[in-house]
Amino acid sequence: MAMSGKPSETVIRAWARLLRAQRLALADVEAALKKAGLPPLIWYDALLEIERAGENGVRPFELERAMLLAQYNLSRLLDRIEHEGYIEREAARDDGRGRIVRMTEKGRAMRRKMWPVYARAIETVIGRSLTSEQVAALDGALGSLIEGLTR
Amino acid sequence: MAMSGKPSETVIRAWARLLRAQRLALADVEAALKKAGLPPLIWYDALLEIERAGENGVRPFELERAMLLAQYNLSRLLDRIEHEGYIEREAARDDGRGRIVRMTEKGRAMRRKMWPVYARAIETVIGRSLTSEQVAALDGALGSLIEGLTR
DNA sequence: TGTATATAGATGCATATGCATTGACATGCG
DNA sequence: CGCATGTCAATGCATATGCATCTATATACA
Repeated sequence: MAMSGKPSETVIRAWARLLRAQRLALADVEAALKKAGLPPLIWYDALLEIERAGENGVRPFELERAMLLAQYNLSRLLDRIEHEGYIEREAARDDGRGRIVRMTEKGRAMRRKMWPVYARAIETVIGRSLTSEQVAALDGALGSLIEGLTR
Repeated sequence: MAMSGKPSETVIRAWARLLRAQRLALADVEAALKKAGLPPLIWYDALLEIERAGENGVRPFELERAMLLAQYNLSRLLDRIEHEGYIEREAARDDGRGRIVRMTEKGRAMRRKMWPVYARAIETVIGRSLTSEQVAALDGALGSLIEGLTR
C-alpha cells in the first residue's frame, strides 16, 4: 500500500488539487444555493442527518461525528437552525446531560426545497467535467483516502 | 464527456467524499502545523506564492487569483502576515492604485521552516492510504474537475 | 479634454469559527 | 456510598470571514 519518506511530486500535486477542486466546487454549490435564496450547504447536511434520524431524533454528539463538526460549531449551527424553526431541541430523557434534536415540518419542507437546487449544482460541478469512468475513479480514490484518514 | 439531468448515485457519492476527504485531510495537516507551533496552512500558500515572485514582488490581485481568495480576505491575510514581519507591502510604482508585496528574509526563513512539517503531513495524509496508482488516478480526476470548474 | 465606468485595495460592520472554560450529569472505582 | 474522572452541551471572548462600501487611480470614449 503506502509510500514512505518525503512525498512524491504526484502526491503533492494531488494534495494541492484536492484543496483547489474542493474550494472551487464548494464555492459554486454555495453560490447556487445563495442565488436561490436558500440557506448554506451545511444546513442541508444537518437537516438531512436530522431527518434521517426520524421520530426518535438525534443526539448532538452523534451529529457532531457524522458531520465532522467541532462541538461548539455544531451547538451554534443548531442554534441558528432552531431559530429559523427547522428543528427543535429538548432534554434527553435517558441522559440528563444530553439533548435530542428533532425535525419540524417546516424543516422537512426546507430540506425538500433545497435538494433540487443542490442536486443540480452537484451535477453541474462534478458531472459536467468528468466521464462516468472518471467519476468512478475519483470516488474510489476518495473512498480509500477517507478510510485511511478515519482509521 | 459529461452526463446530464439529475446526478447519479456515484456522482453524489463522489461529491460527498470530496467534501469529507478534504475536511479530514485538511484538519490533519492544520493540526500538524499547529502542533509544531507554526502558522496556518494558508500562510504557507501565501509565502510560497510571494517567494516565487522574487525581487519584483507580486500584486495583491495576482495573489487573489492564484490563491482563490476573496479580495478582502487576502487584504487581511496580508495584514496579518506583514504584522509578523514575513512580508512587506509598498506602493506600486507603475499603478497608483496598487501595491507590491515582497518577501522578507524572515518570511523566507519561515517558509523554509514550515515545509518539512507540511511535507510530512501531506505524505501522511495522502501517501499513507493510497497506492501510487490510486494517487495518480486521484490526481488525474481532480485535474479534470478543476479544468471543468475553471473554464 | 472631460466625464463615465472599471479596477485595486482597504475597511466598518455583521456573522461565523476557534479556543478555553463552565455547568450539569454519568461512570468507574476505592 | 463518596470522590475522581469522563462526557455532553453551552458560552464568553478572540480571531477570521463575508458583505457592502469607500477612496484612489486607471481606462475608455464622447
